[in-house]
Amino acid sequence: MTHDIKTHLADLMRAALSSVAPDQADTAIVLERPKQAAHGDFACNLAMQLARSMKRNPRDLAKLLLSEIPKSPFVGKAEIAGAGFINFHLLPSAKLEVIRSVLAQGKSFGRSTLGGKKKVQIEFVSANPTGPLHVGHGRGAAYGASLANLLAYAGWDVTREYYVNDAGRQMDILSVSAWLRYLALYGEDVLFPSNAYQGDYVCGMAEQMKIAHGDKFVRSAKSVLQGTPGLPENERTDDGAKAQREAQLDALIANAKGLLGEDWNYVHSHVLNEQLEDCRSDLEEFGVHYDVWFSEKSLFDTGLVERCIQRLEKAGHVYVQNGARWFKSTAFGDEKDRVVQRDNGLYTYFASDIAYHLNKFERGFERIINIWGADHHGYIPRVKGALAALDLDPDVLDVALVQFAILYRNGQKASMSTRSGEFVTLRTLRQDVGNDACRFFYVLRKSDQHLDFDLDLAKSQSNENPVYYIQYAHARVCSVLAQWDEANVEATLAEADLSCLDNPHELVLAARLGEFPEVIESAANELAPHIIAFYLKDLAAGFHSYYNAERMLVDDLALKNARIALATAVRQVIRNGLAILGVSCPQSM
RNA sequence: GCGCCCGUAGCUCAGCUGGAUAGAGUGCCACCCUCCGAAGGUGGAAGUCGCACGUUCGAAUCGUGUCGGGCGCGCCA
Repeated sequence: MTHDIKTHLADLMRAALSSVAPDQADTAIVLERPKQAAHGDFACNLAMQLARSMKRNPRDLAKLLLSEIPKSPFVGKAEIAGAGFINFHLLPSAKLEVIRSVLAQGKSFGRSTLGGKKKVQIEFVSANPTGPLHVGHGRGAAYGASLANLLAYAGWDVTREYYVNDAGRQMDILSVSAWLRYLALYGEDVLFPSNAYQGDYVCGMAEQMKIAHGDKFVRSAKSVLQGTPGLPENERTDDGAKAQREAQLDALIANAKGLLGEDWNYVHSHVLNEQLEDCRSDLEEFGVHYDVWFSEKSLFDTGLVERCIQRLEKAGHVYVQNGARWFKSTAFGDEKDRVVQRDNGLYTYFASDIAYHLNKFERGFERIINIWGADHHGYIPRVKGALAALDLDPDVLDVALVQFAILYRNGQKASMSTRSGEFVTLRTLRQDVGNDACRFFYVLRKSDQHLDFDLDLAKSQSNENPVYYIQYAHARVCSVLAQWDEANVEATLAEADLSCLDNPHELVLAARLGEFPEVIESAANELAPHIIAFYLKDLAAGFHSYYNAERMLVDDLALKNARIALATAVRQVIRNGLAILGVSCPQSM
């Protein structure tokens, strides 16, 4: 019940408030944990808040409030300090009781009903399946997975979803890239465009096609190049050259479709499946699991994109200009109107994205969280605008932006472009650094903060990663328990006489355990799993400090059992916290 | 040019719905294993919270301006 100490104190303050200032009874009661031990366990600034509206001296008000605070079995003393704070000092027994709660509730300790079982969808990563995931995707994956675990722990009904961009031009480019590599295996060499996908994995897929189907897809290089504009000189970077390269790529795609006919669909789905499977297994190994893999193409197949645009059109939010259809997003706060259907009849990515969000609403999610790279922030107003235009509540949608992880190698910024093929994959990173360190490192800073990811440092100093500090605390408790000569562990701990625990280390540690449920709730409210990471570091620090100061396996039986109960509670909370972050808890290391 | 994010210890970062003497890790200095795991602990040095105004009992936190860094402003995805 220690978890409720805070609400208990709030009730006390509320009672005092209604007696001192009945007309201010709706003032919010704020209780915070003071930084300094001398200021007690909780501090309330109510007197200072009231001072403003009542135009009275805060210390006088504090005195009045203090005299009206009802007696409590948990409070040792309450006193006025500073400019008018009311500081509560809890009785040791009230602080220690949390140990019993932790042991009794086990892996449920810290769970919250904050979310009210409401349906929330979290969509994250959603990288184009055009190549391996890189370290930037890894951050979105670690953040999204931790956030999903966190919200589930805080009482939400969470659906984890990956939006598969299987309908666009990028997939066509990847397909034609693989096909050109395949042709090269048969001596039908076509100059490989620099804006096609360069990575080795593309050659790998070409070889797979050769192994599985032999020369079935071979066409002459001459026919492939038929009618294409050709490539400009490599050195040229002017707009004309760029446009020509894009045109060349499109012409190659068009030729490929014509020459291959039905076989084009095979190539296309082959490369899609290969990349998607690679991506899925990569994420699975990283401890990132999805409930739904949602196909963009399905939005077209079911006609939802079309219906969606028609619905906007009927509502008068779409107009035609220069042969294209525009959504009037400026009417909903966007900087400019956006094209939803090009003059060539093709829908834009934005169009299918509107349909996707409509679909999310139709599936009954009460809250929708999109995790996007920070470079997409300009995209938020148009999506929210589209929702408003469809008579949906834009506030149901939260977009959490994740800044890129900037990778440094040999002190230099490493490129992360997928097309150029010069990127460090998430797989490589995981193999070098380890999944645990990776997951923890990624969420150790606020998601909207740039992350300097120094590969060399992460590799060479992985032992200094804070994740080991926390895991070490866990392993230490395991070690003590292994050496504890006790047959009936659970019962003995449950019956431990906690009043034996009276030194400052023990009270501080117990108080910290009591904060865990609050930490969960504030992290969930702020969509900020890094708060849990920082909390766990503090908890581990408190334990290490205690461990160095006091022995657990002492002769005094009652004291021994009480200390082990505390240590076991610490271990439990570390487990609960690390589970949310997707980090393992080894018994020994 | 317009919009969004960020400037806190040598370095990497917490703290930001206003609260008391601004924190942690790392690096540096000095200590602690006859004792449950030293991947640990204890102590020390280290700060104009980018800068300037403003709001008020009180500002790292809120507002305006300014300087510096990042990103975005496609009939791309």
